[in-house]
Amino acid sequence: MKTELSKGYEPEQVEKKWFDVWENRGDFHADENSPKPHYSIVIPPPNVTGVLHMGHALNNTLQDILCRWKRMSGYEVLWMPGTDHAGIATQNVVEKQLAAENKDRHELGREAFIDRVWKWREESGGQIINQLKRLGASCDWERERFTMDEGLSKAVREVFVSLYDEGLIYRDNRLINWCPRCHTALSDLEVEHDDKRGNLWHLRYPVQGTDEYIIVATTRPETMLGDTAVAVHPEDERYKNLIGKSILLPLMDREIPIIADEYVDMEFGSGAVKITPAHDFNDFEIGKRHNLEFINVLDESGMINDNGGSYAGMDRNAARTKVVADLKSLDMLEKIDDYTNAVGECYRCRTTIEPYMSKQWYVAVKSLAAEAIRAVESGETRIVPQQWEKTYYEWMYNIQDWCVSRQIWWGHRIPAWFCDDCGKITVSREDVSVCKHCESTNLRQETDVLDTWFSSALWPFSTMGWPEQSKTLEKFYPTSCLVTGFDILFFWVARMMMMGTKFMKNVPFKEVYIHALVRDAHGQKMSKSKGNVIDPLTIVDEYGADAFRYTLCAFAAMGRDIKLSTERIGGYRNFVNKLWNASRFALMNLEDFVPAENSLISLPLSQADQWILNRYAVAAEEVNKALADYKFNDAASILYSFTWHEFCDWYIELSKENLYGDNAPVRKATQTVLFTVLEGLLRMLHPILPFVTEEIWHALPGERGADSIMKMTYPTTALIETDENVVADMERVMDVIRAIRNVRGELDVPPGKKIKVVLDCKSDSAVQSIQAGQAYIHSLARVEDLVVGVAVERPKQASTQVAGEVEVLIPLADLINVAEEEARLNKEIEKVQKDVSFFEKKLSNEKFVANAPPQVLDKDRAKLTAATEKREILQQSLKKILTLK
RNA sequence: AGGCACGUAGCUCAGUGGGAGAGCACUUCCCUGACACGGAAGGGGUCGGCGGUUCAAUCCCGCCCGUGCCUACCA
Repeated sequence: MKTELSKGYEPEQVEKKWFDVWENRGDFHADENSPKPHYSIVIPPPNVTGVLHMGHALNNTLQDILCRWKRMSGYEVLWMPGTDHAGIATQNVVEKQLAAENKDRHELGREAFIDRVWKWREESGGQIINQLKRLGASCDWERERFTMDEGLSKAVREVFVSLYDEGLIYRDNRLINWCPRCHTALSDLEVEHDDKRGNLWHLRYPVQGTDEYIIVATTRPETMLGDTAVAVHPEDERYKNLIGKSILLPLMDREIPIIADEYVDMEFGSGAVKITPAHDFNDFEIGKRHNLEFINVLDESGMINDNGGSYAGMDRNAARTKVVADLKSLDMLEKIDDYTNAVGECYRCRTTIEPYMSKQWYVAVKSLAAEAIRAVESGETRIVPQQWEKTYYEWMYNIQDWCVSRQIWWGHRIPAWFCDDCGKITVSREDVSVCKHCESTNLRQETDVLDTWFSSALWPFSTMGWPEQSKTLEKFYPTSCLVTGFDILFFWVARMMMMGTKFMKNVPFKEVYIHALVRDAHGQKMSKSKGNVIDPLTIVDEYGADAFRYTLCAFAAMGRDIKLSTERIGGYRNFVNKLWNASRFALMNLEDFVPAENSLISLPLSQADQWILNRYAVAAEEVNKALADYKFNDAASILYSFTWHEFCDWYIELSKENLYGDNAPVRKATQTVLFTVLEGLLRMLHPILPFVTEEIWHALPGERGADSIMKMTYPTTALIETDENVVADMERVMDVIRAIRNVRGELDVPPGKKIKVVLDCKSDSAVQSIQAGQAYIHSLARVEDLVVGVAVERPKQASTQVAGEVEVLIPLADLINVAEEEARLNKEIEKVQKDVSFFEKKLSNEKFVANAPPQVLDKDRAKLTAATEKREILQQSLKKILTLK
């Protein structure tokens, strides 16, 4: 199909058209039987509940750039897509729907509820997948997976049972993080700490048998209902005599001991601490050390239970208020201070977490972590940027056992059965109805499900068919690269490393590229509550997917934050439009052109042709290097400046001379170069700008057939060897053009006015290079009368500019204002004088001359000479000008 | 409390052991036959502060100030 380019680029239809073509034709499909080397990436599976946000846009754009680049570089590329069932998040969504119908999940019952979640998923889940497609994501969509798929669920069971059989999964009754709203345990990672302004309540606890008080401080006064001791430091002189005595716990009238424990900090507060072993992680440890009673005063919803005496049935917050009020009326409230401390919140619903005693399933991760550490230390997996390795190690070394059970319904149900007769547990890959210990049939399956991140941890191999030994695994595992944000380094990356090394005996990915997080233009995290969320699809609508992708690519290297501003996106929209129009220019001048193989050979290539071919080769080499090093921003800027500042600003302008001239072979040569460079440039840009490049590619002359540009090869090197001298000549001519333009600009010579220019050269070689390019000087600098030579006759009065070995003289007759020329010269002289002084000083430093490498010395000496000469010329010119006044 | 970053032009940020860069914004001129989402020419920075290493430091090292983030059980 052949397309014609409209006057301005219109992304909407172009994007829709090409994505459909690509997808329907199977252009993204990865063939596991391909003989080509493999390149594979698994997508960080977005939550089924998710809608596309900036983080996804960045993450997937970078992956797509890599995949398209590798695909064009001769690899068989698999980009594995899919979504995550997102246990708690998804359950919350459906529970909210139920709430709107005045129902709750318990009314429905487990099975009906799960059916409902599945139904929700069918109808409105996973919309994010279509949103990713609008960005151009070239995933192998035929392979789309879901963490609750049959296959992935099988993998989950296999892993769970294997770990259990090995003793690496166990059950224990401990203090865990409990979300009273989600009614489930959470792992330590799922608790987010946020500094909250609150109070520190100082309570008076009466010492039994005396009229003394011990003052204890707490941020959670309601927990005093479960106090079972007061602890002081063993060396604390203030309290030494009280150790072993007891307290009559106010409100509860319970006698609790005063104990000594080194955990207590004598400096803090009163130096005495109330101990609530069932509701505080520190107190839990102390409780175990001192054999204290563990009194749980909360229920699953965060209400005070029957252990809370008269407070039973109250919400924890109401109980706090009441406890404080009651203590005050008993004169047992010493004082209330303002206090800020970190409060743990549920990462899904923001409810304050309660430490809560309960029996949960754990993964013993020490041995898994050791292997995951080793894999990075050995270099089997490389983390980029490397600074993140330290963070990774730090966490792995201090890792705690992973609480994997959740008391929700949506997720992988733990494959464990409790026997009501012998009390033992049967864990099995297949559902069981008979206890394997006593053969009783009185079995109940565990109602808990697994942490969502348990199945995510298997993603790199479960999506490829494991535990079957699939061809996909054989071809594409380990994956080549994982692209992700640092916010899920522990949640996900670390756990995939543990599970991959454990079950595949091989790392899940060779490289991990960690990118920044996207924030708003002011550096604020985007959030609905702040109202500063920029919707990626709105951006795509307004600026086009390509411009948006280019922006993300150009921003990718920034430290931890990307401050996204719409102005920048607008800038890249302009860039896309520039490319579009440059292509239009080329096409207008290629109407009579037929591309041929090896067409550059034996053509009369002009100075400009050789120059752009040389620049093309440099850009091609550099962009490959940048992408190989994950320097996306470098790749973007290399291509930006090549496209705009070299190809458009210079080559296209220079080419007009040759295209419009009457020299047919030269015109043909220029057409060939224009075509070849543009065609290669489009291939270079395609990974970042897939849509616009595909559209233009199909408008190029020659037979494009049904093939996509993404099936072409990525440029890596020169199209043809160029003559360095000719390239240097072109640069010299360009310097002269710049010098003339500088004079014109500074002296306000009207753009339309043609001028006379004398170029007094220092050498014959300079003369030759300029003569070869004098037509360019005529057209680009608007010169009508050009004199070039060594020691040529100079105009009596002229504006003078120096471009390397060439003195650029513009007769004053053509100029408007002598005073302006004087000002311009003074400015130039001042500039060059700075250079002269700088190098004189440097070169007069004996130590520098003695120690610096010869190349540096030579370079600096040459610069001093050039600067000195330029200064002399300009000063003489200034003198002449002054005589005119 | 520990760890990790960051502090470069008005703004947002790249960058390197050898004379400071980009985009946007700004100034002047131009609707020149691809493009005003454009063209040409300019202005603007003691590269956070103080020391040290070096012939040479914006870059390496130390301290300080400021700003973010992550991890952590101080009631």
